[in-house]
Amino acid sequence: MKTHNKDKYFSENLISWFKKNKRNLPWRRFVTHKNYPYRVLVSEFMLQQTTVSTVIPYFNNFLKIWPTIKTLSKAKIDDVLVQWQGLGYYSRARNLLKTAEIIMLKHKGNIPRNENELRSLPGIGEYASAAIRSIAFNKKAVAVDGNVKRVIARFYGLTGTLDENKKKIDEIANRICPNKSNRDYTQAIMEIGAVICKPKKINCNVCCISQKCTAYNKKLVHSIPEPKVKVKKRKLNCISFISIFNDRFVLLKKRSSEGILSNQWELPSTGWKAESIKFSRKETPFPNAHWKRTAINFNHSFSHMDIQNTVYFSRNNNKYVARNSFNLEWVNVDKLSDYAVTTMSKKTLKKFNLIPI
DNA sequence: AAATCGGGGAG
DNA sequence: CTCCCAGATTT
Repeated sequence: MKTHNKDKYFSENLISWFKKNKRNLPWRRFVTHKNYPYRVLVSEFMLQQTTVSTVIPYFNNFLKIWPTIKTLSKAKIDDVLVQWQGLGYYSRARNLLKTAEIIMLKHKGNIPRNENELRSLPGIGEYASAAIRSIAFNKKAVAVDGNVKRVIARFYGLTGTLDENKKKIDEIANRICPNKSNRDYTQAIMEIGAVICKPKKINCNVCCISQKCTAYNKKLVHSIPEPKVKVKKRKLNCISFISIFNDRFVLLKKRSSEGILSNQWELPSTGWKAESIKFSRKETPFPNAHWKRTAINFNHSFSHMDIQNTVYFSRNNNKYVARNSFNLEWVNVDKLSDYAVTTMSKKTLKKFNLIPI
């Protein structure tokens, strides 16, 4: 494959920019330590569809509890979910634990450097495999994330959405990937997307490759890429039930092991329904208790649905759970941090002043 | 190819 | 409010 002059300008300027600035770049600063491959592995799971600033506290906390692949491999999934709560995309937590177990069992605790072995691990796809190979092991591997797609689309002037240009972007990304300094190059192209060539507030004035950037020269930086076609969100309704015993215990229910937010704890509820829901005491955990509608009524938004959550409250005199006691548990409010609680229920409990944060 | 899977921060 | 983030997996 013929190397274009523009390609060489792109990779060489990026690497040089990265070397000069890497100490001040956010990702580099938080992940660079000893035990590097493990840290890269964990960070690549956490960073999927999640910004660096969101990840950093979770990452630091996670590494404090499970500093090595070996310690993580012996963890319980419920404990991992507790640490992951609030971060979203919880299958990542399940897959990270499974991956750690497999690496201990089949790879003697060494994180694989081989593409096929990495790809076979749960939760590691095309991007993460390449990111780990290049960043952790300095191998030539082409990691194409959202940043890379945007930077390439602009620099090469690819009009349209990133999805429409997927094939073209992959071709270019492979063509321009340098044969050396791959660890620096992979971080450079992602970092420039994260701090310079951002979706908005683009800093072309300090960009090291703007001179040959097609979007910049054609004044298209704000129209490339075109926004992706958005999916219509489902609107769902939910009534949640706060039951308090002895001013100390709140009734929680563990969600099923299947589907969204699986195995997490939440306030008992009617479930999420498309139709509007009328309060019925028969649906509550205590049909004979005195239920009162609270002022708590808020929207909780997911990427593909909106939940309108209304909250009812009752105080209970005993711990007897009359209905559907399967997976129900009275939890001391001081012990809530031991449970992986859904963000919607945490928001509810916070609005009810049961938990500080 | 399209849907699922979360939540937060920026603007 | 809208958009999008160091994506992977299932349908």
